[in-house]
Amino acid sequence: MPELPEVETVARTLNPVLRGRVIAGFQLLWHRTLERPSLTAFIESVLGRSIDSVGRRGKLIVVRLSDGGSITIHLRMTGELLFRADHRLARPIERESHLRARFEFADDSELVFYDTRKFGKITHLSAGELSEFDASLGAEPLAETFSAELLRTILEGRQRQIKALLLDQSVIVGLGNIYVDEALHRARIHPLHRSSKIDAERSNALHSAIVDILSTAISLQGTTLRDYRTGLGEPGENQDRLRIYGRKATTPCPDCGTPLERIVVGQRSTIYCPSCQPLTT
DNA sequence: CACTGAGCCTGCTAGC
DNA sequence: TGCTAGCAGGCTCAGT
Repeated sequence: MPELPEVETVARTLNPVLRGRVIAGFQLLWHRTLERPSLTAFIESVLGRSIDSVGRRGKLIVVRLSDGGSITIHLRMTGELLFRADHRLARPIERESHLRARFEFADDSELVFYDTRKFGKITHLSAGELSEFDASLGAEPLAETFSAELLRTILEGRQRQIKALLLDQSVIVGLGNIYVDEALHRARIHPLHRSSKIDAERSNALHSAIVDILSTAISLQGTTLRDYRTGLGEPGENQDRLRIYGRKATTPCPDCGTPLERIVVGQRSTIYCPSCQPLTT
């Protein structure tokens, strides 16, 4: 499940290889993968444009085009963006049924989009639409401006379950189920804790945990549990660093040995240690 | 505002 | 062994 570190890695690996390339063709193999505009309008908007840069905002990959417009790609659950230097070379047959879209460049290289579950979305946005979308998103946790004070202010202003709050992309971007569970465990905060009732010490610990965990994951090119690959097809190496995500209930906490518990928070499966992360502090 | 549930999807797996 | 129900989860929308 690509979250901030995975999306960041895809953007970083694609940026140097896509920059300057001219889009010569687009193929859509699953109609719902293109969210907007219509296929004909999309093709008209991107054909002949060259790529200025590949970046990231939240969990969204933003491909900036020479005319000011942008292509955005959301990988959702199983999306994979892969650069291939030569489209004439055969693609792996076993993957073809999951190919949802394809960009072809003027020099015969290509960018393919695989997405088993079909949740991924591609859009074209004008400069205005992009800034509108940008404004609807929350704070970037690895930006200079994301201070411990800012996080404390965010938590104080809401009365929500902390896990649901951290998953809300309009508040803080980039965190998904994996890194939220990891960060809450590191900071020793119960996932159901009311955000406004988290004290300054826990809040500061949460800030450090989020920044550290995301930074480490990026340095290891992301967490590959199953589908995720970088823009060049390499798996990440952060999966070995996960402390509790993916473990079953009753397995011992890696810190204290207490059996872990599983609950559902914000409709997401949640693993935590009832001893390290007590509900009342 | 906070929260819940359905829907979008396919592949894996636990359990019969 | 073979089948099926249930689960996985990012995000949106409708409803309480």
